[in-house]
Amino acid sequence: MTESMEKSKPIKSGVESVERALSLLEAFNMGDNGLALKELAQRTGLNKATILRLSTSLEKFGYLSRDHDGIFHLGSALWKVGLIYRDFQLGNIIRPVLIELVEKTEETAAFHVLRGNSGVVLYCENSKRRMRYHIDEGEITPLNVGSSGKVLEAFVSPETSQSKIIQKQGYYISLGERDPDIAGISIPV
Amino acid sequence: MTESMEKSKPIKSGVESVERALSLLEAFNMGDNGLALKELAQRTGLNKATILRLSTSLEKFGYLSRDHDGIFHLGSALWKVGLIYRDFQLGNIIRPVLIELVEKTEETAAFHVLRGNSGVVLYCENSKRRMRYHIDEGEITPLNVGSSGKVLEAFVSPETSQSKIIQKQGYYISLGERDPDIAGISIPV
DNA sequence: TAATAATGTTTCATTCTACGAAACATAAGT
DNA sequence: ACTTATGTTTCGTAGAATGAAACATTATTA
Repeated sequence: MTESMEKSKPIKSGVESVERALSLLEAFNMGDNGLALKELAQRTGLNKATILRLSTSLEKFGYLSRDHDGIFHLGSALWKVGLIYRDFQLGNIIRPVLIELVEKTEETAAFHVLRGNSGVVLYCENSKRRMRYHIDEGEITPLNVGSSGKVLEAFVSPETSQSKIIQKQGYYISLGERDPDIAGISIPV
Repeated sequence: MTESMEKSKPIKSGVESVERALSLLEAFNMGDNGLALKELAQRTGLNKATILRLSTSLEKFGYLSRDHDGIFHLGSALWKVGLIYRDFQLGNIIRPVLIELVEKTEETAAFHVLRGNSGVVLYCENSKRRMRYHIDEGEITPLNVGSSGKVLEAFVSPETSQSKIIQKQGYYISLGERDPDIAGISIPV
């Protein structure tokens, strides 16, 4: 592992075998259905024996797997940990609040923001109930119906009589506005 | 790395440092917002110097990152490679089918697989209705309730009377098993 | 069905990497 | 200023990771 190195070695040196293992995962491209040992060796330039050794560790942790033909596949652990990654990316400030709301009320809780002249669901936590009012992050919601819409509207057109009421009482309750079966409450923050 | 081992060492030995690196990723649980070096050291039992060295490699490949406070976070490469994993699992075979099912029935359609002794939702298309049965990818489902569970169970314990019925009729309908309001149908593939 | 090629697996002597204690640096508390 | 907690770097040494080569197993061809 000498490799040509111009002057000194200012780069924080990591761990070679780890980088090799990761390069194995990196060898998989979207669309190819599993890789044979030889194929992996070609793509990564690693010795086959080395790949076998590295793969046992990757397999042990579920990051790689082999089918009955010995073909390598990415493992399910990647999906699991990928979800954790994604989960964190979402606002870690608002999330806990919504979660708390859901736990206490058992109902879906969402955080809307004003974008243009409609609302957008920035973060939401859906109720754990199987049968529930469901909404997804990124959804567009209309301004003039539903509790969330009405509250947002109170900022866009603060002069209407309804808006003034909302401003005064600090919340709004809708009963069957958007959907006859659904009631909601929204609070501006 | 001696560890107490009864007789011999039949287990294929992997690469220690790789397993340590993976255990770093494993240290992250759903919900915790980044880990400090000390925290990582505690959870993994690794020496702090070792973690720093391993992390430089993980960072180099985007599997880990540090914010300005030095707090560790899972890296975006996980999401990228996780998508490749997921893409392969259901290829473009199952997805169109599920979408078609949802369109035709207006109900949620999901694809479960057996993992350990419970089911996992590998891919799903939820109904577009607001009020709907909702399920997420990656969710764990129990084996002995619901139509999906029953069908999977027919493979784990093929000898029970119910399993034999499922094998014969090729599908299973559940009525209010998991939740009194919900009915479902599952078909093994 | 031999004989040949191609791919997958295990072994093992040697090298050089990964290790971690300890020194050092920096930040937070008191 | 002193003390504690946390993060970072160094460096001598143990032993882990390496890869060539032997071996095994499965395709391919004659």
